[in-house]
Amino acid sequence: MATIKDVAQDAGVSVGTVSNVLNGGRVGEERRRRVEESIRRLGYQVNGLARGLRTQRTDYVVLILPNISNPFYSTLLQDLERELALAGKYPLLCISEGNPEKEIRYLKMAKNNKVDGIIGVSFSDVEEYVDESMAVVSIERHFPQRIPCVACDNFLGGQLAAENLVRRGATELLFLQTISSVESEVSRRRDGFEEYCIVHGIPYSSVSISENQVSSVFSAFSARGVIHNVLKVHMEETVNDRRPNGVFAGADHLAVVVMEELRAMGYRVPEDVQLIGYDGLRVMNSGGLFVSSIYQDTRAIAEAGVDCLIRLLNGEQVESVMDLPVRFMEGGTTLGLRDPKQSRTGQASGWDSEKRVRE
Amino acid sequence: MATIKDVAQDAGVSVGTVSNVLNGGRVGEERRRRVEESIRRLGYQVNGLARGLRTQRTDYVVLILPNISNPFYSTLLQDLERELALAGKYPLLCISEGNPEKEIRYLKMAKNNKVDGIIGVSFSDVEEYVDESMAVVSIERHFPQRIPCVACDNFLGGQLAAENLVRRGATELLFLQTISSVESEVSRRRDGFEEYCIVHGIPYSSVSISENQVSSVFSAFSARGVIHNVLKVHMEETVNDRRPNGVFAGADHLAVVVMEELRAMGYRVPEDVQLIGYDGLRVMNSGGLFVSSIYQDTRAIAEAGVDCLIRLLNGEQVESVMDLPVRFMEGGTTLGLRDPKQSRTGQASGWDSEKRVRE
DNA sequence: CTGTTAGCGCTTTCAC
DNA sequence: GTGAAAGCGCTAACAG
Repeated sequence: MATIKDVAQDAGVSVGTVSNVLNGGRVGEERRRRVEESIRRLGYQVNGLARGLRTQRTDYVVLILPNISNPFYSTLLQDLERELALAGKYPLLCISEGNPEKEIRYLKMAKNNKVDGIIGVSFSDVEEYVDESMAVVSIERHFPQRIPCVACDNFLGGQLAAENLVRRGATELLFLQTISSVESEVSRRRDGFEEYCIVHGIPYSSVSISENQVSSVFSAFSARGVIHNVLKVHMEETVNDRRPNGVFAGADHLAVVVMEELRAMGYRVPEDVQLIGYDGLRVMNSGGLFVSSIYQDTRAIAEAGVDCLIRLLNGEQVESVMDLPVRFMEGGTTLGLRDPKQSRTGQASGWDSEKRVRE
Repeated sequence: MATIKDVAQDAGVSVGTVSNVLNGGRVGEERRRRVEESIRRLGYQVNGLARGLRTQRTDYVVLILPNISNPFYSTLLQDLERELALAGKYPLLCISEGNPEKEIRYLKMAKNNKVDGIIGVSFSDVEEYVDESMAVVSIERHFPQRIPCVACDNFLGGQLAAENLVRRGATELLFLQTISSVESEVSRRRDGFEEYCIVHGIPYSSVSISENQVSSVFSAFSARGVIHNVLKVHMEETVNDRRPNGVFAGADHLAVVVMEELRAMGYRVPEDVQLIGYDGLRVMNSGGLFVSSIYQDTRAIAEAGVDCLIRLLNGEQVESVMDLPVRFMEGGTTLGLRDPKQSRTGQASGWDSEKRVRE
């Protein structure tokens, strides 16, 4: 392959001049033409390794996701890849499976190979492995330090779930989610849900399944047994006939299992029990929704994440973005609104709703 | 960050010696210990850029997939990433969306940045963009040249689909798939299907939907209209009451739409019409199957693909692997076997079946 | 504006 | 075995 030296020779100029035309430096009209001509003739392309060795940066960005079996993450990945490509970056993919060692291996590599930055979903404690100079953006996990976090408004999402169950006729709610050991913004869904219930005086129960009880927090099917037991306890609490008729599952993959289990127990969904999940996933990513759900716009997350990264790379001060919009979407596991006329939030139509103003 | 020079100085040896201990060269016991000690003390890590510039190789591998909305590809990606990690490689992800320019951008980058190799699913005409020295493995697309191809036995898959429909009671078959412009092993599913029908005298129709008629061949929902029309024509052909009672869709995402459309038309699946898809995808990647299907083992594909790549990197001669096993799996859109006793192929149980011997 | 030159950090001869 | 030295291809001073 042709080198910058070959081009310089061919064009009858110095390598410095070639480098200048390559990098937008000041070059005379005449020489610039000659160099460009030589570049074309020789089919010259910059050697990224040599450039990287000199400049201490590459166009690589490490992407850390826990798992992509879950359509939420694979959709997010697809969106992140598109945004990075638009920004001229190349994603190095790390699927951590929640394994800190694998993440650390990537973090070290990122440092050694002068990767420009990292975008990661709730990874291990990055701090000690990343260089100060490396741009880092966290998704769905808020670090106390200088690392910007990007997330949807999870608190609002939790409120919306409760509100929609109630306004569709549910009177006794149950919240269910799996939690991993790392503290993540995701847990705020529960906070929002509970706040709504408390403020409106709705009776509810909350159940958080620890990651220790399931083989993977990203695949609810491994949690089927636990979910079965939880539902059994809560649904058959016939003491005072106050069994839940509205369930909020903290993620769609859980909601699907909850739906199956409820039906297996003889309950009709949504007639007997209404169900709302989280993420707004679609069958095969473009069919109907698996369940009624709080939709998260992965594209908005990806855009905000990459935007943060690019600005960090430009040396700007970057703040967290944690209020990306969410909205309720009807997916067959909820009933119609009881008070459509009174709707102040406009969630009824699903698609057209605006972000609800927090009260 | 510490460099090799720092280590040499600290250990009181030359950089050449440090390099030798790093790369398994011959070094005296005493000096080796000193060097290792210094490496540890200084927390030295090899600079991948400098090493790459010298050796003309990195540990990167470009992965090209058309799309990861389709769970088949996202599962394949997850498996490829795992296998590559095991081989000490890092995947640079390119989601081509069937866009040749995007692929070409990656291919150029791969060459310029001395990426070790490429694993890709039906990409554009690679030939002219890849260096002879670069290892390339193709998945599901057979190139005439030196590029090894990895695929499941698609012909057998087609046969199995036909055989299972027939042995479960279907007497009139319909085949349906979308095809892209690039010739791929995937089209052999049709060949296998038709061969079975011809050999066994089963009446059938085949319909291939060109990519020009749909916005994306990877998302069947964009093909709903076309599928609707195709089914309308074939299912309402009441002339001699020979409407299909067994449908083979060339991919699960198509099969899901076919199922919905059939039901919308008033047919019961599987009672009136049996349906078999292809890929064996599961809801949320670990729940039940979307439809009865011919299962492809993405893990086997990933293992074979990475294995081919590594062997190419070792300078070995590598041949295509196009007979990876497939098997029928029951997923609720087919009836029971009519002749369980006569089963020579053992497909009945789905999970335990062996690869069927081609006749 | 342009050419010259000194490295970036590493591997790899090549003498010793 | 070991050290010295020559680059890999590029950018960024630095003189002119």
